[in-house]
Amino acid sequence: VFKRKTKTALHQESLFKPIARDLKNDPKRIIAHLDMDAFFASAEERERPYLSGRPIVVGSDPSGGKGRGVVSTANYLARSYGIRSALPISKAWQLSQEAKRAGKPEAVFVGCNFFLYEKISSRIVEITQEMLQEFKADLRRPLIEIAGIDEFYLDLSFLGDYKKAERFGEKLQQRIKKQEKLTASIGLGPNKLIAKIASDFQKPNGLTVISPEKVDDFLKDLPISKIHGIGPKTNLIFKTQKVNTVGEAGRLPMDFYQKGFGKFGEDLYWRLKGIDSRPLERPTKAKSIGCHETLMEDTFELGKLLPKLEAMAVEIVGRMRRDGFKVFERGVLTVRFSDFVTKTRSKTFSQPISSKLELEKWATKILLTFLDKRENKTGQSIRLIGLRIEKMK
DNA sequence: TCTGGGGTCCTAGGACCC
DNA sequence: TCTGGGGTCCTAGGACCC
Repeated sequence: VFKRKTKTALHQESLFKPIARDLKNDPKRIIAHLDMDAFFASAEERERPYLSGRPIVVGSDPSGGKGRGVVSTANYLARSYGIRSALPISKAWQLSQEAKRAGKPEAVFVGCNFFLYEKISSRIVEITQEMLQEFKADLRRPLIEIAGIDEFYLDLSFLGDYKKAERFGEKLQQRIKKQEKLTASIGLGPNKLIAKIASDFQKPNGLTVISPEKVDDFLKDLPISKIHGIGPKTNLIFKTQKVNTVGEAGRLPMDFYQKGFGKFGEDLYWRLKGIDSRPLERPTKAKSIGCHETLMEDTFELGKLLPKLEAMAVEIVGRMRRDGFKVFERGVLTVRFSDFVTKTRSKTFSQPISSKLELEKWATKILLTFLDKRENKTGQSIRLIGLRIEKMK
């Protein structure tokens, strides 16, 4: 099997390099995916025992039902009210009020405390490292990938078989429960893709093992949106082909994927067959640092916008330095108008910038062009402003 | 129901160089 | 005067993930 023939590839060596990686899964590989259950909400519940047994919603300030944010995480009790991640916080508030009227306990709304979550997250990594050591893993190669604040991939291939890997997973769950008073779900499979879907399969506190011979059956009836990388837009493209499940997607030829999805297409074709050879990744340095904020109310007023920009510039340059960077070479300003149209303006500077003041000055200049009547034709007020830096050194 | 905040990666057109 | 093509960088926007 050769890489797709494109004009540009014709003279490149890569054309003649077979990519065996996608033909089948490595039979010796055993990958685990560990995913903390309702992480933020569980963490808050643990920290405040008086919350225990109550529906908890972590996210933006609901402001008595007028808040403009969304739910970050809801615990399982809150989920039984229909409250879940990404739901507008105002809607979550309504659902909680309805539950109250039905005689159920009102939900408790809590803001995010990333400092706490980071701390717990690194302790989970420590616990996992200790277990790997006890099981005599060769730690010279990376066996843990931190895929997010509450999820990790483990390479358990060294254990040799799924039975042992399953026992490792159970023991890890028990330790996390004992030491951190939190539950995690684990999925085991021949690659990252299957492990991740498996960890989600029996939440919370589940352990799902999908050995290579079970992969096809496991995937067959799953909705394709369960595949990492298939979001709402991609899902829609499949819908137009009357494809809903992973099994049905197998009908579509490679050609469909290559034409429709560009670089991602070929990977996707194989992933829908359960084949995935992505290695575990080591942590990398940040490629951008930024913040943005949805304002309490939409506004045109410079008096409200400029202080936000300054605060963001301070925050960003501070974080840049803490991360060990001295300068940056690119800035990006984002403005979202009240009609939700979002515009960005970016610039690669001819000289690297190190100061908060210069960043702020550039951002202000750009913001003014957005507020300029000629630019802002529809006269929309501003809902969100954001600032970020890239190409840090 | 009225849509957060932190990111990463990809695409596509245009400028510019050889 | 018309016409190449590869490569890289820049910018704006968008999909997706947690």
